[in-house]
Amino acid sequence: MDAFYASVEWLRYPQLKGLPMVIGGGRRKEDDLIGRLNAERPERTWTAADLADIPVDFFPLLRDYVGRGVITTATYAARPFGIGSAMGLMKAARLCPQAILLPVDFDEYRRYSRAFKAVIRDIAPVMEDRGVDEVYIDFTDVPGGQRESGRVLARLIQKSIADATGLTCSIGVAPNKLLAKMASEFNKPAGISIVREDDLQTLIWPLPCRKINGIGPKADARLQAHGIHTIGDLAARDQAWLVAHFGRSYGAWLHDAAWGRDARPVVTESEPVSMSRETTFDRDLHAVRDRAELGRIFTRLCEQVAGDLQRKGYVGKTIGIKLRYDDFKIATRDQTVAEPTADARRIRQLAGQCLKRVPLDKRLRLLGVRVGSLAKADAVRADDSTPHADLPLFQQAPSATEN
DNA sequence: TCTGGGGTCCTAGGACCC
DNA sequence: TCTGGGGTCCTAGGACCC
Repeated sequence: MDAFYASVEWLRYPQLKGLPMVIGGGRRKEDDLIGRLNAERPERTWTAADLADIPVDFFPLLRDYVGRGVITTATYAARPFGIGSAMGLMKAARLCPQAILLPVDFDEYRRYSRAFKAVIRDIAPVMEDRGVDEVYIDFTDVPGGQRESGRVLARLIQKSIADATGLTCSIGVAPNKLLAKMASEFNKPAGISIVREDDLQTLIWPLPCRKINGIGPKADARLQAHGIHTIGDLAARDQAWLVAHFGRSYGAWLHDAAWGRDARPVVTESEPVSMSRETTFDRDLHAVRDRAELGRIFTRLCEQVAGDLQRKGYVGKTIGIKLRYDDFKIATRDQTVAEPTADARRIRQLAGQCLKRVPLDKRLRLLGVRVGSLAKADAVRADDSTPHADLPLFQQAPSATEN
């Protein structure tokens, strides 16, 4: 199988090109920027179509941010300051106070996400959705997909996405998903990289282990402790040694990954496993002293997750909660019931029972509500209408011959 | 003045069944 | 008195990803 891994980049404000800028933080909507413009620069009427005309000095700066947000993404000009995704904004403000800070607008990202994926599916229908800005593509059967090792098709996809959406994207082409993902990072932004099987030693082995999708900070620290820093170091270890130190499953996977082996297919469709809503409070809350406020937030989370389920047509039978304490420790509790639900009051009731099973002596920083073991709502209703569907075989209703 | 929100998958122990 | 093995489901925690 040959795979593309494509991820998109996107800059909505051409006037910010080359400037350090981060997106992230609080609950403000992008509309606020337009509203503020109309209030403070009334010489014209500003709309969402005028984003490119917003003066650079009008954008809010990172140094003025107060709160608990993190960076969702940062421009390449911001990264030399040590700024990157998932970093706390307060910390980022110390590293680069002059950076421009934009609020996240997930509704807008989802619109662009749908658009760029539709373009890709038109060209190469075997596409796996990996989130808002990333996809895998199996182009084995796409006409012309093998020309110049896939470079021709990759260019076509880039141009089609740019024409339809104005977005740029980087693309990696390789014999499998694992290598395609790594290849896509070689030439960012807006580049195309091709990694062949023969390139393993020269292009992949010098990379740090963290570049493998699936080796995170914990596994990397353990590998480092054994003197394993690069993927080449990892490949040099016996599989048996890796299995002995990292477990049968993970150890064997580490060995395969280091040797560029990955047989996972590109998965075009999948059902959701769970849906959840969670929120980090502006200040840590106490279960007793802030009971009323916590109760309101809890109810809202249940209503939100119920709304998500209903809108997407799912019900679930495992209802759970998640707490993050002020010391950042996490506790979860869940409960499975016979009758799947998408009802806010029922979810609130079951989640409330979970809440009673968890320690509430420490201050809370985050509260979440989750519904899992999902099924399609219409499929569940169809089951209900099937007579005796839940009767065990040995308890069937008496047959006519026994009368 | 560190550290969001929405997910998936894996592990491991216990209950329970055959 | 000592003590099977499957298998599935449930629960809690944790690693990891975008």
